[in-house]
Amino acid sequence: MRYHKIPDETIRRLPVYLRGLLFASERQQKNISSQNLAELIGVNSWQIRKDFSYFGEFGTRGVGYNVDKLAMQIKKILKIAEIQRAALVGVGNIGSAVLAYYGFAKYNLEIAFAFDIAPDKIGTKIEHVVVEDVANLSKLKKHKIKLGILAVPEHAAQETADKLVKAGIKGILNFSPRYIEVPKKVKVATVDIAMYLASLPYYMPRI
Amino acid sequence: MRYHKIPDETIRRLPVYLRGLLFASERQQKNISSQNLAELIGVNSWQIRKDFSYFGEFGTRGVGYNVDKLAMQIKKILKIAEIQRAALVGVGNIGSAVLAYYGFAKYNLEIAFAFDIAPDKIGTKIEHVVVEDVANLSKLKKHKIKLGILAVPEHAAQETADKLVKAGIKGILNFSPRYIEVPKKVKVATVDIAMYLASLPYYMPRI
DNA sequence: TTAAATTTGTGAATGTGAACACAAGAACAT
DNA sequence: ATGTTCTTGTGTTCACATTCACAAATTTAA
Repeated sequence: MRYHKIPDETIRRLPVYLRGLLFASERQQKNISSQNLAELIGVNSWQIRKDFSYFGEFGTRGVGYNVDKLAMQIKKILKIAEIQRAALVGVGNIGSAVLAYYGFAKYNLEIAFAFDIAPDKIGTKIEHVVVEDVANLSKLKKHKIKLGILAVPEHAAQETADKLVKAGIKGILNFSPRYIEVPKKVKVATVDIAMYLASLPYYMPRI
Repeated sequence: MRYHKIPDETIRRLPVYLRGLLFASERQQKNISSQNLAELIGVNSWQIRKDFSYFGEFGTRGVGYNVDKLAMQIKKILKIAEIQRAALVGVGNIGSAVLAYYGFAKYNLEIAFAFDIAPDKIGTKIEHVVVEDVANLSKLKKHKIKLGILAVPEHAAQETADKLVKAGIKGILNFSPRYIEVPKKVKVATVDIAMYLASLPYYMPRI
């Protein structure tokens, strides 16, 4: 299996696995079986083993996987073994929540910059960063920031995305409910909160 | 194609289509071709046509789709033709942002209740709802609320989910980075903000 | 009325991922 | 030592989803 393209779905699951492993690690667990991890995160054990097999042999038969070693492997695959710094644009409701969210550290992610267009926000300190004028976005290039988080109002989404791209951003997490067009080299992940809620009723029995 | 199981992926895309249609509707557009819609939302036109074909024939050849009629069809399929009321549990950073989010109305979703456990939050009015004690969660049954939004700290996630289920909730939008176990009848959609950001670096060229 | 231009709807082909079953390796008990 | 138990790794099968290509329906133009 070593010479195979890695399925996108596998990549999508890796952070989930990582979450489970870190959880096990906190509990001082040294080894973990695919079955054990499966129960922790709600994925089938064969799916887990298959996914890992794309990258080589990580485990030991009869024993399981070394928790910390596997976690590090996954971080390497995802390219988050080193801390990745990100820039947030838009410090409104969602932006503020993102800034305050403690969950990024787990994935070696850090929000190092925050930008907004509103004069009354610029200069204020939210959590650990000082909000800067969106006009200074181009400084990201100098700091080699490659990750951007887009949390601006819908109508400003495309325009702001363009600015991010111009500032050298290569990956955008987009919270605005709008399709944004970017060069092929730039990867966009869109998270529309309402959309997820909207598809739940379909699956719910008896409405 | 009429007698076929609808692919989950199709259901996942329906809210995206709906978003595009509502956008076109705001612009007073009466008809829309699959090609036109495709450009609006970043999906292939044949994918759109194929998806719609699972539900019957919505369009007119040579003309396209009637924007408002199609939007209504999709709402019906998703079971959001009538307004769906949801309950939010946890009015922290994410919870507050969710309450303030304007994007739910588009999908006929409304956050009608908010709960928290902190005494200093209970009784306060955030946006349009008064925060109630989580102990009153059981009142949801009386109000026939079927949708729950889980925005509590990680360690309280499972426990709170159990309470939601006991209160008759059939669908949960889970913002906590933890797998939650629920009866098979209950549908859970998990949104871990950090996870989406974590898988971006993998796809980014040259880090 | 006829021809050209649009645009949908869908069968068929292709591609991708999930599920399975089991051989092989490792540990443990006796 | 030897058999039993545990657990991984993966070839194979099956299910699902995407892509393609084109016939059928409709409108527009001449």
